[in-house]
Amino acid sequence: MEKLNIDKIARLSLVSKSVVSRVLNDHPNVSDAARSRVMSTIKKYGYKPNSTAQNLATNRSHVLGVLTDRRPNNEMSNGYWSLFNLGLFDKCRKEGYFTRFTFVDAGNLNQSNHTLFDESGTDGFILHTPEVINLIIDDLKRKEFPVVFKHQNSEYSEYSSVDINNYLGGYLATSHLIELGHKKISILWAVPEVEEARERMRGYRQAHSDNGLKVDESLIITGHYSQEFGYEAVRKLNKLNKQFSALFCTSDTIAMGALLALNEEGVDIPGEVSVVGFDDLPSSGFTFPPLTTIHQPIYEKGVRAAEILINQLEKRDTKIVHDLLEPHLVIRKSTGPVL
Amino acid sequence: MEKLNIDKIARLSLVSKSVVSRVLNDHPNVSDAARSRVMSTIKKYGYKPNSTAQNLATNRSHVLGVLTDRRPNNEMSNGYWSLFNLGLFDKCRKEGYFTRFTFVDAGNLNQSNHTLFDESGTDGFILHTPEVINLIIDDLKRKEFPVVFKHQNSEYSEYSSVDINNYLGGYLATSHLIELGHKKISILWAVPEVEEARERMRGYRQAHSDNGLKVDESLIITGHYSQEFGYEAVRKLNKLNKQFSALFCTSDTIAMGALLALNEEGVDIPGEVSVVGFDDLPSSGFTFPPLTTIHQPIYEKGVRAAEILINQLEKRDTKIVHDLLEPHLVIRKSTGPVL
DNA sequence: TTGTACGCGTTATCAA
DNA sequence: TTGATAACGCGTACAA
Repeated sequence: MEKLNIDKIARLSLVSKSVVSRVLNDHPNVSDAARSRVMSTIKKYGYKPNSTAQNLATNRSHVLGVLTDRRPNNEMSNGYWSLFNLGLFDKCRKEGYFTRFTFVDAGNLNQSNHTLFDESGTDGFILHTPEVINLIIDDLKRKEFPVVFKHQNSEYSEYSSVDINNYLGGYLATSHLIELGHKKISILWAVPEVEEARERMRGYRQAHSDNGLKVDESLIITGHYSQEFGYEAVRKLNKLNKQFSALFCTSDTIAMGALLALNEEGVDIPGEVSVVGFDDLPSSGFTFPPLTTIHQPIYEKGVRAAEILINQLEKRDTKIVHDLLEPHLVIRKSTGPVL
Repeated sequence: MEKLNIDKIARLSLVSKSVVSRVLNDHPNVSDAARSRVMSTIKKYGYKPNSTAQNLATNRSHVLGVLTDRRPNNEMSNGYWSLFNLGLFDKCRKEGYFTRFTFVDAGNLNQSNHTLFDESGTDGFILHTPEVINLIIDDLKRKEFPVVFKHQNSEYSEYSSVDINNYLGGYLATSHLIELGHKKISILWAVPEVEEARERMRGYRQAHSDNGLKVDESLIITGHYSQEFGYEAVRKLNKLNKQFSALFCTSDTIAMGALLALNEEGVDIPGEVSVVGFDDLPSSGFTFPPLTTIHQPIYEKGVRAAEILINQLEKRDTKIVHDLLEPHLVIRKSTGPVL
């Protein structure tokens, strides 16, 4: 099995390699005769151009880099990350791009910035998590690398970004509970350093004030996005003998932990306590009871992030955008009226 | 910001580019003086070699291809896929490799084989799912591409593979239930076409016969790996008025669906029915009740798959292996003695 | 120990 | 419409 290359194909087709290259790249100015000869030998020998050589010659790799921090396994396997990446992959596949992941140890930041991204093997970057941005953004800027943020981040409005309307999500979740008659609504939220979290909180507060309700600050519990936090938070609330008839968990994982703590204590859901989550992970329809939650289009976020970056790379649309996709409420069985 | 390349660095260091190349690749036969001059200009200008050019020159890409079929989003985001990939990524990162995903539409197989993998951009392949193997294996074989299977597959014993001991997993799960006194154990399993599933079933049967029990064939329900199946299967069993005191679900997702159906009907778990799952997904500690299940080292499977392939590529260890990692039982709260 | 020259497989320029 | 020929940036015999 001899190696095929453009020269061999050219010789076998009785043309020069320039012609083969033109045929390969759909260039005009190729005679029909030549084209069909080339096409048939390509087909006959199953020739495919060497993509590495193409990349070198064109200075384009058709690879999108994804830069994300390496969270613990359980945080990266709750479905959110997968869904986003599936959106990325699908869009990339359609457009002829590949995806390359680079992880940053957020705890261990002594990696040289230079080693974080491979300029020659990547056409642009999707910055997955707010934590990594400060690390890397100067380098990327200096090298004029196309970049899309996966989170809203008003500090860097000069870069395109995709997110959902987190404020609206928080507002919808809280309003739903208020409409059901709840007045004592505890919020279990996480990582207030991040704009996403603050926006959800803002929605929570706004829904209260729009309905003439005052937020009970002692019902605000801060933690991180995990089942453990939800579980512990509920136990803490109960230990402190806090009165609440509803729980707004700012992620479905938090809600799962809360649900377990409630169920274990024999609390009737939603009879005694209503619970609303955030994300609408694929498994959230199968918690007990099935979780009322804010659906966010995670997959679509991935698609859109890839789309924006590719549009930029292909010079189809190079203007900066700050997309905020719409979340919506999904009512299942974990919320009900105050009795 | 002018473009840096090996020639410029050479000129600035007052050596030829051969010397720079040798320094870059840790070759011997470079004088200390030259080496330090080169190193300092590299550092000074922040030079990094162009990886595309390196790939072209060495005919190595340091990219592992992962070929997997494109299942529905919810199936690919239950945590299993993420965990496996995290193992892959971590190992690859350590060894200086990247990962490239290629998806196959298992339903829509008219893609030309030739388009499925990019030989020039990939050093070897991990075949993720049994469904894609037949499609592609001839091509890979003909081109002598290094390949590792992510499933045990005795039809292709000429290729290395990684899996868990699925037989043992089925055996452990069933034995646990039998030890608790259960005699009517329903099994909810999926995709019997795949060796993995048949092995788990074999363990289920063997545990019965080792304990002098006969399998009630009417308690064997066949479906697919999903919460929906688990949910429907339980309802079906109840509608048919089947007697069973325990459920062996061959995946945690199936178990979650089963749990919901049981909970909704007010069945006490494990008082009336015990449930054991398979996989030990990160969320399985937070179902209600927390799920007793067979833990399989998914992340480690990813690590090992990458390791085997990289060992082959680096010629460190080229012999064919068929690894079967050990699963083990994790007892939580969804199983208990027969009352 | 160093440097020259060529090869890797493409694309792109420019003359024919 | 075609075909030399020169990049692209690096690795590596081979000669010095």
